Amino acid sequence: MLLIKEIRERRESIKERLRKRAFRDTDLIDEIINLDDKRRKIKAELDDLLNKTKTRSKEIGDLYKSGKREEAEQKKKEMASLKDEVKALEDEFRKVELRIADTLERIPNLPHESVPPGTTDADNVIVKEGGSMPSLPDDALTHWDLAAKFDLIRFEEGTKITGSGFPVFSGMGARLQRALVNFFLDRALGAGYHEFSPPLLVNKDSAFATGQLPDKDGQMYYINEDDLYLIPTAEVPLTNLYRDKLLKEEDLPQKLVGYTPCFRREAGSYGKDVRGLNRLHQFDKVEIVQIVHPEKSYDVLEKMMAHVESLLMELELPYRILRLCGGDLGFTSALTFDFEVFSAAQKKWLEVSSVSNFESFQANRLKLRFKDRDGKNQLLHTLNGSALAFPRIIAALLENGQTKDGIEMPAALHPYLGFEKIA
RNA sequence: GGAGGAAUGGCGGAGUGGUCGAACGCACCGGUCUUGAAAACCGGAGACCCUUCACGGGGUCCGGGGGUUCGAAUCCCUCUUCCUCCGCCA
Repeated sequence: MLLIKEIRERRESIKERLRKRAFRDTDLIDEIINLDDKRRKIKAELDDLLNKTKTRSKEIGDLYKSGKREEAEQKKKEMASLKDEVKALEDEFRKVELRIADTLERIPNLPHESVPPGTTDADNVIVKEGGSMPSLPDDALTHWDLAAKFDLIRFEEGTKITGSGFPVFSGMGARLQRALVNFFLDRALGAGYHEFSPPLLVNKDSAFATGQLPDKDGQMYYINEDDLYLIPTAEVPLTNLYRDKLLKEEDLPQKLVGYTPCFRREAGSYGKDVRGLNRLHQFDKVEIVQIVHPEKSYDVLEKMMAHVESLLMELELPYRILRLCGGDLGFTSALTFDFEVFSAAQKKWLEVSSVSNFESFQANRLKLRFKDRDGKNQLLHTLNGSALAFPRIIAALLENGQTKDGIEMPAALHPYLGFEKIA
């Protein structure tokens, strides 16, 4: 959430930056300022009234003490109308505040200056490519064919017991998944992250604080009976560990990692893009989160990217890194880099990680601050990244590693798998 | 699910109708002492909002919401969470 103070101070430049991310309702900025003017005016009147009632009641107390009952009774009568006025103003004040909050919540984060212009993923900018492309024969199998051939993933049975987008991993497929959990977590621990195993359901406050609500309402699975949401990413519970916290500067940075399943309704996605493991309702992911000093967040973003990149190199997958354009940026993000791997039989780039700096946008909602050297409370910066999301990694590993006599696994996974080849 | 108890500042913890933004301790900041540090001593210091160029002034906040009262951290209702006991289940 943006700060009203900044909106007031930089009205036009904020509108300009919002346009860069293809946000059309820039009128909301003017609306907020108007409402805030109104709020301040009411606040001044209200404070004045409250001040009066406070003084009066002290006077009444004093009168009683000095035995002047008559005068006290008289003053009490006068208070009645004051109280009505206070009540009316308070109602008005609350209404304006609610409208401000409502409007403010719908405004996305401001894009960082390095965010390229553009409206769709076609405008994302490739900043780096790495790894080497496998050379597969023309009759190379897609991962869903390989999955069937070696009994690694049972899509139909998942559809039967739950629905489409809920695959069942089987045999070496299940073992591969388990190996990836440990591989990714171990690498994160090696990089100094603290491991958490958080709840998979969160309440409204948590979903709001990281920005899934109100923006992604309808994309999360919702348990009506208990008013809880299934997490779309471990980002939500992990970051919310720090909701309503006041940290000390020496506690920074906080580095967290968690492995969780993720649940996404993916309402509105159909067609060939959702084939096989390409897009699922439930998938596994290891997520890294950092809570950092505001001056350090862009350095940390680079470190997190380097971490993600190192994972892809160890997995020996061809990858590329994209700087997301304004129109493709998530609601809460100031700058995001996507990592894609090439799935060689589908001949497709698949997104496997998204590393973002949210600056103070989430921290503002979380009320996550630290006491700086001057003793002032300042918002922290939050960042996160997938390290990594499993299904598309598995798709690429299967397709790219296929040979005449089985599927070769990268050496880094051998100790975790207990085998070197799927056959 | 039933019965009882509790929720106070960064943390711990007093406070049962006005003199309470709230004792005290820890942590924190400044100073004295010390070669330096620690200890000791002295002093400072909550968050948020409005207003002011500034000094300052005003308001709100004692888990959330509502109520009683001239006046609420304190009394009442309600919700949430935690603790104890009982029941149920893994």
